[in-house]
Amino acid sequence: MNKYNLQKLKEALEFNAVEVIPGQQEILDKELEFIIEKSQKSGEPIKHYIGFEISGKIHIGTGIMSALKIKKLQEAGVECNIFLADYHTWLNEKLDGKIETIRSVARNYFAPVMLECCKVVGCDMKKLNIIFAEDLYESSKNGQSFWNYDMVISKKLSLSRVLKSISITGKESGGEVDFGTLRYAPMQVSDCFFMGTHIVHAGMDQRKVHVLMRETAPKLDYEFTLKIGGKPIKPLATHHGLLLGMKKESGAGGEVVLGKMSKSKPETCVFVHDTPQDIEKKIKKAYCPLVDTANQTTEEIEQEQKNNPMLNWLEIMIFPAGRELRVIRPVTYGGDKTYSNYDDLKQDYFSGQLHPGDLKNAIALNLIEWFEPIKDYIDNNPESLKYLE
RNA sequence: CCGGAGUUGGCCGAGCGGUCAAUGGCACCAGACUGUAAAUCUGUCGGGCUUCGCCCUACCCAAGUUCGAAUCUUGGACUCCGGACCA
Repeated sequence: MNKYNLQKLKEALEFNAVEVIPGQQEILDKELEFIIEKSQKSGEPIKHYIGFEISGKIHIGTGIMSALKIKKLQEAGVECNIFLADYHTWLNEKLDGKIETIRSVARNYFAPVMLECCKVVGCDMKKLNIIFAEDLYESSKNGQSFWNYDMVISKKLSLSRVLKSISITGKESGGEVDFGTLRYAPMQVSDCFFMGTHIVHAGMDQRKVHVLMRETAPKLDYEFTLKIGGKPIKPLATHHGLLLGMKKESGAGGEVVLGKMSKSKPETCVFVHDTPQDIEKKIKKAYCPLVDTANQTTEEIEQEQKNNPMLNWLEIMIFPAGRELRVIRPVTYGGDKTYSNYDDLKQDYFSGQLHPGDLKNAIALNLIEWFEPIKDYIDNNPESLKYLE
């Protein structure tokens, strides 16, 4: 009998309600309860997957944020799968554009490093699976190949719906798109149904495709559609939050705007295997304004809070991961102090009790300690970075 | 298929035969200022030097015209944009 923690599962799926089908919490709750019931009755596990393109070095927004979500889902009782999408990567012409290179990086870098990320956040490694697209696409399901699924599913997708969802590939919709790129979204939908995953997971930027998956499910014949315990269902979606980048970008009206982390701009993000020196250096340069409670309105302060990458990381990554933040500073600045939740920290930060400089040092130290095993892995396997430098 | 436009340094973008290693903007890097960062100011900003100067490699690729080409000619590659065809 599979055991599930409904509350944890609901928490883990909260973005589904907010972003994918807003305002329909009851429907989602019903779907979720139905899935749990059928799973328990049939013994078939609820399966999750998160797909990654093998496009470059893994930053904390990818590695840690998705690992935290995986941990939560595992704790709720879900079977989690990491899917390495080499074909999708190939379509997007990442790395040197060669499928052999992409596959090599997937096996020698991406898979082991993602596993290290999951390990440092405390996932149950025995229950975590890695699925390589090259293996998956060679396999068959009930006598049907992946490409059979893809064909059947593509027939159910309209060109305009596919076009709408291509922003996820990193290309701007509206510009010229080659036909191959249009294959991307249909393949993602096929991935979901072919693997038979009931919970699909990605960064929030991919929710359009998740909607596409949900829309497609009822259109498919029983043989191909998503089922649990023999009953057809729509996949549920979940998204991890996006971490703010560390550098200010000039916004339209001159206001402070911070982009999300982007591996194409190394100065905006910390890679999970950065050296301690790199982490210190990057964090030292992060945007982090001193709060002036005397001269700023509450609204302005709230705005700054939203635009502060350091606070953002603490709020959605460091504290939710169950980590404490040790601030080490001279007595003249207040002496050492340890925070175990975001509210306490926020309180001190916005009342001026905690200086940005001290906060940064604490975060840098925290991350360095946290990611040490990942760094060790890279140090012991330097060849894994081949093709990525 | 026919016709037009374009390809410049990390990016955008000037230059249209010598004075161009190539204006300008952005980014990056260094320094000043702040107990962090940001903002602001200064310098740097293809590479190497024996650094008031010199050398090398550079303006999509190849060949050519010139004393001399990023700038002209020819061919090639790629990108964009029109039009035609639609029995």
